[in-house]
Amino acid sequence: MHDIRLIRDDPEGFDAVMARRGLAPVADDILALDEKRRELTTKLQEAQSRRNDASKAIGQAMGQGDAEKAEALKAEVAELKKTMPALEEQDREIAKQLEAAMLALPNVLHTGVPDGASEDDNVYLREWGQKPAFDFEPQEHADIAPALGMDFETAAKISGARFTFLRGDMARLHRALGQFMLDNNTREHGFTECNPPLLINEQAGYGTGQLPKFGEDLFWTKDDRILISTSEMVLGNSFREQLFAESDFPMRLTALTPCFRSEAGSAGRDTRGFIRQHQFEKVEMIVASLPENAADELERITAVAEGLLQKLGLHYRVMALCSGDMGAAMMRTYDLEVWLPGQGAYREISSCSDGGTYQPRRMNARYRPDGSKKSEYFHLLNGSGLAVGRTLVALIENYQQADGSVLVPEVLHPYMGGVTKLEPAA
RNA sequence: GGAGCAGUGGCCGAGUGGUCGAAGGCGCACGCCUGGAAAGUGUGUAUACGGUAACCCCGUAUCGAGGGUUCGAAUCCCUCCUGCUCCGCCA
Repeated sequence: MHDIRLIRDDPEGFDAVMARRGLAPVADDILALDEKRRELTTKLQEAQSRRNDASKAIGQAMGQGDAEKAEALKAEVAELKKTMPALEEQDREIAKQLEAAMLALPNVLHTGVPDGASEDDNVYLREWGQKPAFDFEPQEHADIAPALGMDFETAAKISGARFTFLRGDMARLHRALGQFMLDNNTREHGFTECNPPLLINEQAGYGTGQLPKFGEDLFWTKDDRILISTSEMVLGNSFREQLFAESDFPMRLTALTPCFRSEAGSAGRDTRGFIRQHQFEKVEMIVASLPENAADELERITAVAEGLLQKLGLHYRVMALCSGDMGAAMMRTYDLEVWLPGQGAYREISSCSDGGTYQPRRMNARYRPDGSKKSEYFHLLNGSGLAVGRTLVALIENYQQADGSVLVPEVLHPYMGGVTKLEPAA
């Protein structure tokens, strides 16, 4: 959501930003609606003003016992009121159109975002570690994991494609990963652990920007609730409709939750394995930050996510998303891509973003700067730390042995109850 | 699921048809007092949109949300949402 004044003041500049996202110009249409609305509103308000004056006069006339005068005024107002419903109706209609148009607009871009049309244009920033060396041909996780307790077939029977049933030590390793990440974020980086609802109402979907445009990517319940596609949706909206003090910041939340995505637009993509699921777990980090600290906070959450990969000994690279690949609600994003030797590819495992004031505006979440009378919008940042399912995939592919077993990284041993290796079933 | 009660400003809380954008308190801001602070004391203190370039000023709207009655609604009526209490059911 944008301040309409941003568009009024610099329509060309606004369209230029939209163009960087590969979108057609919108400012003209928006401003036409805006102008129409202001015109109608002014007319309506003038009528209301006259009505209010007359009503006040009626009250006074009646107070003075001048019934005749009161009746005359009443007749006058009745006449005036004949024109008001139509104005109200038009005003409401235009306001609705304008709001719908505004809600559909994506965020502006941070000046540092590189230009580009697709993920191929994302910019390499740095990397950590190196690709592990194998004295055998490393396998894809989808080939070796079934023998280790990753059961695609059973899940397909009872739920369908893109669901997975984990068993035994595989399930435990998955759980260990989530616990490890959560502990890391809360104990070492000052995040508050949260256990939020997984079902949210439609309004909250608008708050974080999944709605109105991406409703088909979500699972909906019959009573019109949404299964969260990321805990960003709940943690972010936890600030909704509140006014904070400057001293409240920064507010850092983290949660381990399942995430549900219909993957409507990705038919045929990553259909094998555990990479792209309808249901997966993710540890999310959300930071509410003062605008002036947001750039530092983005580096900070990125560093937390990187630290997790480093502790797990997984080679990764950091990419700056280009203008054409950036999520609609974000103004700047870094992706962490982990190396998967079985696939011979880097895959996204964390996405860390500064969303600016876009979401707080949509959810009316503000703060009052010290000594200021006026409230302002703060920044919301989010980052995965990390996608648990994909981290499990990365462990399997990076720590696989020639015999089909998988070593458990040392940092997870405390969570594994003595298990240091996943062994294939005979 | 049934019954009852309630939702007012940053927070608490008064207010059942006109002079209410709303008493009072807390908090906050500024001043006085003080060596400095606390206490005390004085003043100020909702938001959005529009008129405007403007945080002065003017108008409109907002007392959970949406409708309705009325010349006029925080106040009356209807629907919905949320919370609390009791009952039922239940992990």
